[in-house]
Amino acid sequence: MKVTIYDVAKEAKVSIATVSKVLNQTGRISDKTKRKVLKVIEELDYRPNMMASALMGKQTKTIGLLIPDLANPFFSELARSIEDRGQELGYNLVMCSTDYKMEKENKYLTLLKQKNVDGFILASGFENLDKVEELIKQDIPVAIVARDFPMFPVNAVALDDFMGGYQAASYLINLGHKKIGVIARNVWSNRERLRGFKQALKENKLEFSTDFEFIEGSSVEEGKSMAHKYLSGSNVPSAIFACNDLLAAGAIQAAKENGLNVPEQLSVIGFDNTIIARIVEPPLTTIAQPIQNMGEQVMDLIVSLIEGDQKEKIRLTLLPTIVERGSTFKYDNCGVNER
Amino acid sequence: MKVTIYDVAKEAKVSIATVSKVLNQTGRISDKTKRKVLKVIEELDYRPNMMASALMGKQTKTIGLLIPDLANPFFSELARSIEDRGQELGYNLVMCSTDYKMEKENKYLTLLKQKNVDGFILASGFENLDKVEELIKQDIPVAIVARDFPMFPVNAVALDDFMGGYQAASYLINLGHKKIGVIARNVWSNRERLRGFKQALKENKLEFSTDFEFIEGSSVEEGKSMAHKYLSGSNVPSAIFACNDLLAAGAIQAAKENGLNVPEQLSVIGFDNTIIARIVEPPLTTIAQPIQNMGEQVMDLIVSLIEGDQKEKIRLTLLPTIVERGSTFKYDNCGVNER
DNA sequence: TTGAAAGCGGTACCAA
DNA sequence: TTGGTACCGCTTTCAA
Repeated sequence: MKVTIYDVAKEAKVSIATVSKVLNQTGRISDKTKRKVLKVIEELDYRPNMMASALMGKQTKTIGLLIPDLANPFFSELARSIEDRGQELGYNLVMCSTDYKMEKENKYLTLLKQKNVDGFILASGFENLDKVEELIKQDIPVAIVARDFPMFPVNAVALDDFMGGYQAASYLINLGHKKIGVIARNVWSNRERLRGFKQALKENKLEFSTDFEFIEGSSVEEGKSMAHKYLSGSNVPSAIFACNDLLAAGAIQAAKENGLNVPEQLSVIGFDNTIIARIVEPPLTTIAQPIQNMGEQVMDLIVSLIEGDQKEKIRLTLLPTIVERGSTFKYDNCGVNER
Repeated sequence: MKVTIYDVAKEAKVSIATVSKVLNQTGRISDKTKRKVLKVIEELDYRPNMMASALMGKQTKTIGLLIPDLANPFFSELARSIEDRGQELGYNLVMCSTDYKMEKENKYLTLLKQKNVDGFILASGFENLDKVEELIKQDIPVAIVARDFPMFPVNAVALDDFMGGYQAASYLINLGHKKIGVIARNVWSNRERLRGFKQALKENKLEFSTDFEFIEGSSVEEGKSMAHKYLSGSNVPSAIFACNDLLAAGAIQAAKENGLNVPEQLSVIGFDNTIIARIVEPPLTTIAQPIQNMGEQVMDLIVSLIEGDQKEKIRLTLLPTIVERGSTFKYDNCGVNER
């Protein structure tokens, strides 16, 4: 049988109240009994049952992490960084992939509430404002990561996606590109990146591709087929901005299938700077999200919400940085880029 | 305040015992009261507190997943497949990256025991026999995945790593390769793959590279530097077998840095068949683990352990399959592969 | 400084 | 068919 606080109390010849006090360092206990109790705890290898103390209103030291897809490198790297910080602070994570589906989000949310998680970290893709509002009303700590809700008072660690899109466009424009295709899906972060992208275009009096349309998923395959669309269009771009590294990898594959050299004949720029960016050939120039930092910050944020009495909402917006690798190239229309 | 079983009982004018019974479908309740209670539950949006019922010996519907590194594509894909099956069966996962460190494994193990998880799934890399034994003794359900303990009676879903190594070697030998370098780290699965590899070599009267040594990590960088070692050695191999896709990606990069064409001048074969294999250039020929199936099976296994009365240990060994892509090539020493 | 006892939110046995 | 109640393992007053 598992050893309980009663076993310890009996063995140490004190009451369970006393044991509880030395455990939680509350109340005043004489050094002598304290030592005695500690010794028995050691001997019996006693571990307090967290369910029981949670029932009495203590924390479960468990946080729910809702993420679109754990198998996506960006999210798995983010999850890992959140987990690392959590482990430093003594928290475990229940991870749930939502596949961007509202039903799954809702299901996990109610389920984890029943399990008394101390709070939720919601990663990008969460479009479920109502539920977030509900959580806040119910006084359950929530923090958003890699996603912003500008019009909504909620704690968040966000990336400046607008800036990221702007940087990508500016970089390509500086290289001389004038026709740039964009691959994006219809989620908030991508829309922001697109907005930033268009802003840079506008400032340079360039036109946005008429071939553009949102894609459905964010897999390599989707990226490839959208890139094919651009490359077979009437107005072939000299560069492509893909809203994540996976899509960029697809774009590179499409270029190859079309017999185009990357970067000489087609520049490709990605977003996220996951492991994918270092592995594709040529290595991907990409807009880097500070994944480690985001994970750390959001964990710190949620913990301060859980443990502290902090009342004002905090919104942290981190800036992307461009990482230059081999998938982008200077464009000029006199020879080098000839097809 | 959260609504409890008492609120429901009061509102429905019955006892909490009755409410509990309709909730758990135990005992016999008249249709009339059942409907009444159900209605109140609905109205109040009552959700039973799982901590409380866990205290009474019910399950927490939560399983601990210990995995070396969630940011590694193989493990994140595996975790995702486990999670998917878990969600179908009504279980959540607490995921913990152990970095192959025993201290972390132990820490997570005791922590999650305190949190009353219903069982543990331990993924590859877990070298901690004692602790596993302890879990079994304590009658805590455990299942191993992607890792075998041949000499140890424990429920497991394993891959036949020996066979995988054997397949890799056979495939390359069939292509005509005689000098093959191996990149592996000193963990069980890799040792098994190596053993299978050597077996095939032996059957073909070929010699194992004298340059071989285990590497420390399993990152792209490690793969690259080990490959460099081979390529700058006195007895340069015509093919490399890397014990995972990440290492294989590194080997491909090393080849390029040495001005070698993959696959014409150097064949590379990987292991796992993660997303990495589809993204590198050339796409990677690799020994595929049936990741989806492994995840599903191990979740089914642990759940049958938790819910069933199954007493005999089960060991499921799945077979790897080779996936041919573009990173391997026929070897003959008359021209094509000239350097 | 210590301990008795009242919960926390359920489950399940036993009576009614 | 229902309800009273002991109990799960711990926290937290309140008295002693």
